[in-house]
Amino acid sequence: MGRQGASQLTEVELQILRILWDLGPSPVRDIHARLNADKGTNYSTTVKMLAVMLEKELVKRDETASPHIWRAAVTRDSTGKKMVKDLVDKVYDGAAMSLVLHALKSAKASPEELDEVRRLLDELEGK
Amino acid sequence: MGRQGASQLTEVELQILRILWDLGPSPVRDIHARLNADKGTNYSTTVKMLAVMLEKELVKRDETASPHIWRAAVTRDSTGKKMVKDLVDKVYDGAAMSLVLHALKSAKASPEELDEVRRLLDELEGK
DNA sequence: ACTCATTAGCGAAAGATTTCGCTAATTCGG
DNA sequence: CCGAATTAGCGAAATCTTTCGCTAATGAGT
Repeated sequence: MGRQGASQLTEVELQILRILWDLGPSPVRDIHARLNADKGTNYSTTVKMLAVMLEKELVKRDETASPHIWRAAVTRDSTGKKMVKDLVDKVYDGAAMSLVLHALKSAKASPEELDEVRRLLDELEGK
Repeated sequence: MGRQGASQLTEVELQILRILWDLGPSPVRDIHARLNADKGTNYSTTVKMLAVMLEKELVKRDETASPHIWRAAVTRDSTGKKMVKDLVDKVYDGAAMSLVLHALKSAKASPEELDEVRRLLDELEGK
């Protein structure tokens, strides 16, 4: 028995992507240093997760370099966009506004950022 | 080997919560009808998932009624809020604004909703 | 009370994710 | 070039999630 497909990013996959978005292209050693700091896992685990993610094309590897250099194959932005869409669909039944309100309320936004939202709002209202 | 704690809502858990948020308090039969329509799983599966979720206190059960009546123990709003916070933390490193912008852009918002966002914005800017 | 249908639940199996032990290959310092 | 350290990787195990078979309990109709 068990499960079938569906699949999003898993917990560790997202953690690793975050590290790569943050560090930029890096060797396993550096990625592992961060992951290990976060959760105390083994070096082999990091290597394995990267292999899994390579298979899923979430990361790319430059094997001409030594040690190999790894980089994210998806951007933070596109990933975020996808996850937002998913969240909106799954929790708010497509009503993105509730999410926006939640997010705004919990945000510590600078005036500049708020202005940016306001500008987008103007644009959406066609002013 | 394997995994350790952490845990968010899982896929099916969220599906079931959605159903309960939508239907309101319901017997397994009704919950199952929906879940089965979504993914064609067995009645036993629905019962089991509810049991698991009861254990995690995601749902409540009224066993005085017959058949038992199940209801969500967490609200759509609080769940959404938590997930938004999580998403913001995990993908945007706490910068909620990027998420807000993504969400606004992908939303088909009515003028009323946009106004609501605008009002909240005013409030946040202390006007 | 008896039969049948519905409801409740356990426990094990299947699938998915995460972990690591162990080995091989590569690189580095001498 | 040789031994030690670092890097790469496979394959199996641990854990978590989802699924269901099978049995027991409950309730409805006769």
